[in-house]
Amino acid sequence: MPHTHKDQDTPELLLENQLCFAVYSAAHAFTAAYKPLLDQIGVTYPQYLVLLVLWEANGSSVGEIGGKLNLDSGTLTPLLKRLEAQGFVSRNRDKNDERVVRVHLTAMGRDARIHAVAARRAIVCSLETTEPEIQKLKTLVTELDGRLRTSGPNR
Amino acid sequence: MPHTHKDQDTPELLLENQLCFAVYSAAHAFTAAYKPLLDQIGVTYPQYLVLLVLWEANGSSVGEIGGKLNLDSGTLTPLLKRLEAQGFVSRNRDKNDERVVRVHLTAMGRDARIHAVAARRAIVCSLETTEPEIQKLKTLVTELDGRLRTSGPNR
DNA sequence: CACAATTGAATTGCGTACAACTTAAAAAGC
DNA sequence: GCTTTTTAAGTTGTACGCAATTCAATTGTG
Repeated sequence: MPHTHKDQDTPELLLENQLCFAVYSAAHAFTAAYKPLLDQIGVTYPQYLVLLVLWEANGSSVGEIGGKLNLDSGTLTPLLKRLEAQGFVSRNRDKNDERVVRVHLTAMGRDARIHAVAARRAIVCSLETTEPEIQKLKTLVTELDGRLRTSGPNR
Repeated sequence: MPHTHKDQDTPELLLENQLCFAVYSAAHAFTAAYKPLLDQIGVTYPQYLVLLVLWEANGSSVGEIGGKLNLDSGTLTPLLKRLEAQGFVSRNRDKNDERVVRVHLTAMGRDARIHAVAARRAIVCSLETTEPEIQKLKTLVTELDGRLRTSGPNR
């Protein structure tokens, strides 16, 4: 009897079979898990990602930050203005090239790193897995990310 | 010599070691990969997720959709209004409980399923992996999602 | 039955994301 | 050297995503 109640000729589109949804949901879960921890520092999750970049490469340009996080200026400019307004960073035009804006950590931005380390440890702990397991999964997801970005009609 | 150039006492916070960023980035990559395909149907990626739910459970309430997608009414109400304005669904109060709004697919919403199957196949194909591999990774990510959601200070 | 507590959507406000466009500065071409 | 092209940020408009609040309908309790 075809056309019964829930006739699934294609299990391909069942929500629970979708890797894309699993990733979408996990991304939100990470944001939510980090939220109470980042609230204490006073930054949002995307702002925390920007700080991760700056702790590694202080003085990066808006474009460099965007290149690492895959975000464009339309997202970063207002976000950086908020980080600046809250005292975490300073934004200044590069003397040698007035087109680029360099973002530097303030003392406050530098200090926030300590709390970030603690936050990250708390999350890892709550995952109840080993660091190697986390890195293994990270590698798989990064590989997926790469394939998605290098395949489309463009590029 | 401590404090050299890029002194990393804690590789814990290196961007490329962050599972959370890998997931964050992959989620955006999925959205971008689906975009040109969904553009042809005329829906956004989150709207597509709602359609996935409805193709499986037509007539779901706003709350039921949100329960499956982990989205609240603040996100869904305007999204559903747009889906309705574009002719994919209808929204009506439940006769037995005037608080709940039931969402039903229109003929157009039902028909869009065909194109969605094609879109999903195109994405899977671009990943150059087998369906079992995709499902394996999906399982790992879903497990991660679960741990993140059941650990926090709440719950 | 009356009334308090709960529930389901909707609304408001803020912060991403991204497409499309603008503007200013630098690089390239002639 | 002057114009054309390219590049880097910023701006504008639309669509999420979520916290917090509101409002109406239903449920629970005395």
